Amino acid sequence: MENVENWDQKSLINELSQGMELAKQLRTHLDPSSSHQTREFLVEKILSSFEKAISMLKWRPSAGEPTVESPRSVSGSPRSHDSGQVFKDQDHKDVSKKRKILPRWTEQVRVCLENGTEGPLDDGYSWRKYGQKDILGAKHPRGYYRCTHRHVQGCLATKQVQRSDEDPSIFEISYRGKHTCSQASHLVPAYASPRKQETKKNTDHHQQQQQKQQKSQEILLNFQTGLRVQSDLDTQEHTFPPFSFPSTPIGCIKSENHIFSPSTLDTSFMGSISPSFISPATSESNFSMPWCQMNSYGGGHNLQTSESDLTEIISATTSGTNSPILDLDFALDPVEFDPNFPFDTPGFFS
DNA sequence: TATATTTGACCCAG
DNA sequence: CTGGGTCAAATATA
Repeated sequence: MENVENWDQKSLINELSQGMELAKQLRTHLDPSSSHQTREFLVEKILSSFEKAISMLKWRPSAGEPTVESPRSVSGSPRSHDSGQVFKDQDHKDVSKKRKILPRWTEQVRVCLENGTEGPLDDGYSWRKYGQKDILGAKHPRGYYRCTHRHVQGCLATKQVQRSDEDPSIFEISYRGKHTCSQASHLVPAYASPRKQETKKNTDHHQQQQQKQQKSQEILLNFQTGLRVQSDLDTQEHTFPPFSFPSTPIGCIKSENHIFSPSTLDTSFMGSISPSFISPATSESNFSMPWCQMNSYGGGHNLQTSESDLTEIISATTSGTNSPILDLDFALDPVEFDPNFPFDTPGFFS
């Protein structure tokens, strides 16, 4: 156990000093002669480093007993019409874990659309909106979507879509859960978004109405050509020009659900970061997560949410001893694994 | 008519 | 108690 801590600490220090190094590099790039892309990239890396370091710190306390805290007896929901059945099939058995343990991996995708075409992209699945909430501190409400086939096929996949405070053209989409439904449309991810987010507030939403009709196909077409994976981000440090994406018509998408630092990632690892929200059962994971570099949006408020979520997830994954079925999926997912994480820890995979 | 969205209320974790 | 997530009745849309 102490080995683990040592190891952990080492990589933590390593990560922090890496961040410092990157910051130094950034300083040298501050003069206007160097491209701003370089700077942005460095910022990205710095953020990743610190993010990762923070996550490491978060893991530590959870090393011993990551998940079982307040059992919070699930004995009968106070709600008359028990709507908690969704979770109940997860915490089957007497293992009265927190309900929150429900495998919830969150993927943060940022979508920015350069033209006014509003609309978070869809990943080829059919989503159904089941709620919308005003989030404290956020200007725009957050939309809650679940898989259309939830009741039919028990697909627990959900996603949250929130528009960025500053840039209305940026949507942050958090995916959670995996699709267990057999919807085959994800071969050709349809980027459509028949959502009118803040329509109701302004009564004049005539154009949005028609927008939501036509944009689907256009966006679909555009995106199909503009897709690109964020592979081997780390090796791109000196090769920015090829890094830029060839004609991404709609704008850009950025996936940054991963805490691990690009600087320590080997390309093979990154290569495996295919979108994990695609059902592993239908392993046609040729949907490449589009990605693009944009103004350093990685930091800020959303940093905490993603990191806390990931901590949760990681702990859930780590405690995979008696993991339910869905946890198995996650174990297969490389997304939330960190190359620096002590896999050799006895009992990590047990 | 069937399906999807809206929206206020409810539940739960922190 | 508060804020975030979910439910479900009402409403809108195809």
